[in-house]
Amino acid sequence: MREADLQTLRGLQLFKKMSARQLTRLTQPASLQRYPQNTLLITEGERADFLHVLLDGCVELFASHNGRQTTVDILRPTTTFILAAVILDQPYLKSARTLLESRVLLLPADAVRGVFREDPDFAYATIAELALRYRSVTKLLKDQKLRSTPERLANWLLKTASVNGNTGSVTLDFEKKTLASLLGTSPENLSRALAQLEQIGVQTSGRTIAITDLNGLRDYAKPSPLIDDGI
Amino acid sequence: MREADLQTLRGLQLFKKMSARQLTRLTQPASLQRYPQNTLLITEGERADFLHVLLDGCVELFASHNGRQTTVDILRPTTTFILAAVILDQPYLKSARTLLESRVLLLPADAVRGVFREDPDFAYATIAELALRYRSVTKLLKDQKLRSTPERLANWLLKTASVNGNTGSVTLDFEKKTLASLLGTSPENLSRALAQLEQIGVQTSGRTIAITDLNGLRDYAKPSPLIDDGI
DNA sequence: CGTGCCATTGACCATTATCAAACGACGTGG
DNA sequence: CCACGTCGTTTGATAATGGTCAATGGCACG
Repeated sequence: MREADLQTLRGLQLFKKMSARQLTRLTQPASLQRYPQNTLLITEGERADFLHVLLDGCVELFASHNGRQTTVDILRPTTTFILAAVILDQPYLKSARTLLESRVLLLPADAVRGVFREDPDFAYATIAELALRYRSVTKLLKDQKLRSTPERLANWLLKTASVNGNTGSVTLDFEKKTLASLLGTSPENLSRALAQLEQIGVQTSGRTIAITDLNGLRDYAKPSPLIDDGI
Repeated sequence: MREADLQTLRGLQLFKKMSARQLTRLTQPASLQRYPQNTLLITEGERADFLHVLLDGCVELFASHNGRQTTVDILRPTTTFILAAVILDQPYLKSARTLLESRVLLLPADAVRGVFREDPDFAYATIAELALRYRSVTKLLKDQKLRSTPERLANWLLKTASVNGNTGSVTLDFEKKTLASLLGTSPENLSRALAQLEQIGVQTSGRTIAITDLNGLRDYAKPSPLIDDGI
């Protein structure tokens, strides 16, 4: 494992206070993988063998049932994923695939469970991490149940533009149908929602979406710290 | 605090392995409250001052936004609620009200945070609790995004009938509009969904819903351990 | 025996999904 | 370098689903 990746790992709240010895216990049996775009990393229902850490690229979490499929989240570096399944030693509830070429660190699940039984700091960090994620999913559920499709889109645009430094435009690095699925709608409907937002200054051209009237969009979207994170 | 209530508390995974001393540290400053039906216990957005424990009765967790309102969960004894907000010392994401006369134990948030910094067993129990809850919300989100209203209703009936001992009938002890909101639909639509399920042997009469063809209902609902807990 | 609230039903409207077709970008192979 | 095919996106038409409004019925409570 490269020194730079170790530093990246250290940058995560989850590993920040862990002793060097314990961290080695995790990383020594870990394997660093490089996956091409569109690679299935995890299949829901299977046993959780590894805690995954996304170091580079982009990963989609999705779920399938009865012929339907929906995107639950789109992950960016650096973040762990499927922590809960690893902790409980239970089947994944979500599948994962790369949306871009990605580098992923695989930490064996039993090592993770072993370490946090011995390292209280890691246990507390885990608590904070899980609590944050719990709140994030709760927010996704509220977003889904309390907003219409165009509203979800508008808020997603605000959040994404803000993460990307508020240049006033968002450029997708994955397909629109994935965004549609994340928003809980169909690709056709996403097109229509984008067309609808043109009235308030959202201009779409291919994968680039320009926000010409941020305040207008905000008025429409009505973002809330109780639903959206990181506005 | 009554001895019986202490025993009830001990019955929860969260408090099972806690030392008597630490438990006292939690329960000594706690207050036991009795609330009539339809009492607002918590308002979303407010600071989390207490970890709540539902000892008796029934509590609805709901969220509001922009004139809309939705039920997120309906709780039964014995369970804690809003653990994540307490741990992170952040605002509640959900409001809570009693649906029946209820008894609720209020554990001061700072005491909870204090105890788990000193009691590793409590920390581990918290991890397990949060991981389980995280998975539960994830399941709610999947339910919402991957199923139609009648499907959600059918699965809710299966789960509820199973919890109630599989007598083949479910009797609501709260209003149908609350169930509608939990399922993410309107009261009118719930009526129609129930009417639709009559074709597969679901007979509604007031607040009692009889399941005459369990296998037929299961065929229709297609429950999955990756979406529904406790089938 | 009213009064009020919940549940149901019907009619209507809005939203969203689905199907089909056309368009456009992109890459391959002639 | 262009023709062609593929695939994602868009657009239009249509259907299904769900929401809203209004009216009615039923039930509990005063």
